[in-house]
Amino acid sequence: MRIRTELERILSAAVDDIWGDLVPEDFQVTVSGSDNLEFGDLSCQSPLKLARIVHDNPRKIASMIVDSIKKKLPGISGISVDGPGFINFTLSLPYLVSVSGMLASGGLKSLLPDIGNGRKALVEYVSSNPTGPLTVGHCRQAVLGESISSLLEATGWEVSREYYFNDTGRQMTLLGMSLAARYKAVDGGSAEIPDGGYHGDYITEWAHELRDEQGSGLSWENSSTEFITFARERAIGIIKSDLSLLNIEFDRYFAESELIPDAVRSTIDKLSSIEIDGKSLVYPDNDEAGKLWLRFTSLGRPSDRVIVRDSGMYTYRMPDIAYHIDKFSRGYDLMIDVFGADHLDTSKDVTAALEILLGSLAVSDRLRIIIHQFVTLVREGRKIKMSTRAGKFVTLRELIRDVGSVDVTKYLFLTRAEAHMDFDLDLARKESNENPVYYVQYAHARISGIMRTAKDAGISLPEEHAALSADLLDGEHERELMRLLELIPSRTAAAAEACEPHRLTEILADLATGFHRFYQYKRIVDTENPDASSARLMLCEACRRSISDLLEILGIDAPERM
RNA sequence: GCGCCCGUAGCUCAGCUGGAUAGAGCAGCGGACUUCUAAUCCGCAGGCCACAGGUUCGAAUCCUGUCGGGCGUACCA
Repeated sequence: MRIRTELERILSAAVDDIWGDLVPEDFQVTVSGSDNLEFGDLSCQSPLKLARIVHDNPRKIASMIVDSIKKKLPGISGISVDGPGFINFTLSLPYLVSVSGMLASGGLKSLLPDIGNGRKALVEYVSSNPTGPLTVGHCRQAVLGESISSLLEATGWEVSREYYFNDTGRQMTLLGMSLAARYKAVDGGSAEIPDGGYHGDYITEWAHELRDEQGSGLSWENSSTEFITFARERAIGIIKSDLSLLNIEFDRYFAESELIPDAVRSTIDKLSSIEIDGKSLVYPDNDEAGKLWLRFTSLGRPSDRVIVRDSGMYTYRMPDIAYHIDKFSRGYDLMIDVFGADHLDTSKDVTAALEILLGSLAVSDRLRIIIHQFVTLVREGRKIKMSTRAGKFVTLRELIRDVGSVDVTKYLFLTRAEAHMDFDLDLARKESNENPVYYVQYAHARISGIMRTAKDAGISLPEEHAALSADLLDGEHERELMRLLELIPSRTAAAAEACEPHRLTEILADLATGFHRFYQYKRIVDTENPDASSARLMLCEACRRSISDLLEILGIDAPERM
């Protein structure tokens, strides 16, 4: 990791020396890992970009830069100018060995940059309202949010995980009414579930439980709060137990009803006091008294929205804005919202309102919204339409049962957030058996086995990797593996900064392939050559720890035996 | 209609934020177990990166348009 920034610094100084003011201040010299071994380990493509700026041949530029570097570069054993004007670097064997040694002894975290540096981050995800069990759609969000949280933690952030839910709106009323209807039916009464109400079987189960606890004396007319509260608590209980299947625990469940009583009111007041082009941001409805609109069009949004209905109830945008104000007031340096694609419009409105209230810089610096696309479920070759209200949906619980493994379920859902995902339930089980996650876990189990064998043979890891002679690891297979290991920290850090945990699955697959190949070609434990065995064991341990550290970030088990 | 996202191997997906011959896994074909776990390894085959233009030394990646698909366009959250 450090070697890249060091090289960038040295190259950048060279560019300054040669061209000086010709090159703009903000020009960045970049060094990245090469795709192909024949181009060295690290590569700099800046000469190609410089060509346009200083109007010269890129190859010549590259050569000029290389020639100007007199000092021997640390950790580098070779520099060349290749292709149209790339500068390629070869990492030295001692450097590679030392990186592997650090991974083996200190694990991945010892080499990850401290990006957060103890700063506080809040990640909000799932945030499904308590109206029933979590569905397949929430699964994607849960996996995404949780792994982003862990990734931030791994790079030095102090992370809080938060689940926000609305428990005061019309949906909760409908849920309570639906429960009341089912409750009435328990004793043979006629039950009409209201329009837009909930039809899931779980409501019927709750009705029986409520009947057992409270007898039959309740009715919607005399105890609506009772029904709503009961349903709310049951729903939250189900959600928490669904999340625990994925080993997810939130630091806080934040209910809308917990917002300080006048938080929403005072946010409206603040918005009302703002005028843009002589017009107040909040304005009353022409026809219906008490109804208020927010002039989102003045904030660059496509249309104005109702924020308070004539009944006096807020529409969902309003508490969301107040909730975010609350988050900002709690002093987080970074706030991440993970939402489904259906929230795109709302979240843009919320952001626009926050920018006018808190300043656009404060918002863009600290708030990051990650929108993931939906999961399309396929069964028997056909797409399944889901509806929580109608009680037609595949739950998270069913999904995990169908797939047959929590680890596989997580792995399957770790894909690029902005891409749509087709999930074929019929293939799930089959894919489960051949899932790449086992390939990675097997590498870990295999190495664990080698460790056991080594222990029995009396061979142990080198005491001090710095003292290890690099010559013991000068084979091409060793080098290939160490090169892969060297790339892990920077790849992981890049995934963290992009908030793209799915990239870790790629790193893991590369690492597992690298190890399996190495294993194929090299006998690790060889009692005839204890020193070389010990050195190779160090490489295995570097792989093992890297795999288990990466899997841990993804919340996936790293088994010692399979 | 308008806004956002997606379209890469038969299937599921990567492609490091413009670079050097487009990558995995599964499925297909052919090889490798007296040796630390064959849930593995090696090889073959498979692609006009939806389509058409543009930007430049250079495009799967950026821009415009077209065609497909998803989501939104609620006084539901």
